[in-house]
Amino acid sequence: MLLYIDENDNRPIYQQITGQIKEQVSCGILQPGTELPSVRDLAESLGINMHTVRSAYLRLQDDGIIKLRLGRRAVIARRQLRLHNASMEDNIEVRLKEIVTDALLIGMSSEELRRIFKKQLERNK
Amino acid sequence: MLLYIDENDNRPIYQQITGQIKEQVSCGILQPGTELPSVRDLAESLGINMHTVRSAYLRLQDDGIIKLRLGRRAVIARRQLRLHNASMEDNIEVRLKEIVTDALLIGMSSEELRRIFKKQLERNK
Amino acid sequence: MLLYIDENDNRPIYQQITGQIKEQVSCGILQPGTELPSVRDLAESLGINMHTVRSAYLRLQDDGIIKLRLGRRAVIARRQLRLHNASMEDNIEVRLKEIVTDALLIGMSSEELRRIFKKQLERNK
Amino acid sequence: MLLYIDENDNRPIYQQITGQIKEQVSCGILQPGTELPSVRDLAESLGINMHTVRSAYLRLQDDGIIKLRLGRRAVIARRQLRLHNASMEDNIEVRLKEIVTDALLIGMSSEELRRIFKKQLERNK
DNA sequence: GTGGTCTAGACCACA
DNA sequence: GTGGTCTAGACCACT
Repeated sequence: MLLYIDENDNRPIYQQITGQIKEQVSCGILQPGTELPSVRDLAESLGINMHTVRSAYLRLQDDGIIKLRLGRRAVIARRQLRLHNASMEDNIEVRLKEIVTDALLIGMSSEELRRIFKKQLERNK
Repeated sequence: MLLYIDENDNRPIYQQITGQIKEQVSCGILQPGTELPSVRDLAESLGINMHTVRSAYLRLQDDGIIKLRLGRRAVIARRQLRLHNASMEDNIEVRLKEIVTDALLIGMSSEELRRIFKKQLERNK
Repeated sequence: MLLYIDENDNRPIYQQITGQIKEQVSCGILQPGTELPSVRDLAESLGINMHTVRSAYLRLQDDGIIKLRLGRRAVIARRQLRLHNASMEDNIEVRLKEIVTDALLIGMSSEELRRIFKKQLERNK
Repeated sequence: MLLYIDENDNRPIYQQITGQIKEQVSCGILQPGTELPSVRDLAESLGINMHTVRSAYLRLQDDGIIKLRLGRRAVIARRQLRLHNASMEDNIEVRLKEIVTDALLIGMSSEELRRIFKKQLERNK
C-alpha cells in the first residue's frame, strides 16, 4: 500500500488519500477484497491524525469504493458498475470545462493538453 | 454579460463566477478592454453578497485575467501568453488525473469521456 | 426548529438528530429551502459538541436531505424523488423483518403491531 | 440449522446471527429444546471469529431465547410470553417510525411499504 | 486491535 | 458568522 502526502498539493489531506486510493482501484492495483491499512496504522505511517484518515475512508465508503465494518479492516468493495446519472455526468463535464479553460488561459496548447489527457486515460485499465 | 449561480454546482460561488468569466475570455466572448459590471451591480443581479463578487474579481486580477483600478470598473486585461511553468503543468495534470479516475469509477466509458473532453476543447479558441 | 436529545435512547446522538430532521421533512414541517440552525448554534442549544451536529448534517447531506455549502447555512434540499433501487428496498425489508420478529418475540400481538405501523404511516404526509 | 453472513448487510455480524435465529424461533422452524451448533463449529462454518458467535449466543441468552450451560450445547428455551412493558413498546415504535420515514424519503410508496410489512407479519407465527 | 462516537479546540476558506 | 479541515485524546462496540 503506497500512499504519500504532498505538502505542495493544495488539496486537503483526506482528498489526496481518497484520490490515490481511487486511482489505484481504477487501474487495478487494488483489487476487490483487498484490505486497507487500519486508520491508526495509516495515520501513523503518514504522520497525520487518525481522524483525517478516517475522514478519507468515510468518503470512499460513500462513493462505494470501500466497505467499512465495525471491528474489521476496511476492504475494497467489489466493483458494482453504478450507472452514472445525469448529475454525475454534469459534474464531470463542469470540472473538465474548468480545467480546459484554465489550461488554455495559461498558454498551454491544445496539443499539449490533449497529450496529457490521453496519457491519463491510458493509465487507467 | 451573462452570469448565473447554479445551486446544484457544489463549487464555491466565487469560483462559479471566475470560471464563467475565464470561460468567456477564453472563447473570445469577452475581449480585452471590455468593462465588467460593478461589484455592487453584479452582486445585486446575482442575489449574492458584495464580498463574494469582490473576492472573485480579486482572484481574476491575481490570475492576470482582469485589471482593477480604484474608482474604475474592472476591465478584461490584454491577453498575455504567460509561459506556463512546470508547476502549473503539474497542477493541470493532477486535476485531470482526478477527473479521469472519477469518471471511470462511476462507470463512464472512455469514449464518452473522450467525447466530453473534445467538446470542451473545441468550444475554446 | 424543535429538536431534542433523549438520554434513554440507545442510538448515537447524531442519529437522533438525523432521525428527527428526516421525520420533519417527511411530514412537511420542514420545507425545501428552509435554513437549519448553524452547527454551533444547534450544538449549544442541545448541549452537545459542534462536531456531533456536523456529523449529523454530513449524513443528511449524503442522503440528499439537505444541502451544505461553505459559508452558508445548511438548507433543506428540494425533494428529488430519488428512485429507490433494489438494495435500498432490501435494506428496508431487512430492518422491517427484524423489528417484526422482535415485537412478536416479546409477546406483542399482530394487531398491536399493525396498529403502531398504521399510526406511523398515517403520520407522514 | 441454516445460517449465513450477508456481506452487504451493514449490521454487525453478531446481529445477523441473532436476527436469523430469532426469526427461525419466531416462525417455528426452531422449536424449544432444539440444540444449536457449538460456538466453534458455527464460527468455522461461517468463517468468522469464535468470539463473535459467543457474543451472539450471550445476547440470545439475555433475551431469553436460548439457554447456555457450561459444557453443554446451547438449546432453544421454552417460549415464555414475557409481558412487554411500555419501554419495550416505545422501542419498537421508535424503530418503526425511523424505518417508515426512511422508506418514504427514498420514494417508496405507502402501498409498497404496507405490502412489505404485511409480508413480514404473515411470515411469522 | 479495529472501526464508531463524542468532546475540545484551533485555524482556514467562504459569504 | 458559517461550514471545512485537522489535531488530540477518550471511551465504546465489535471481531
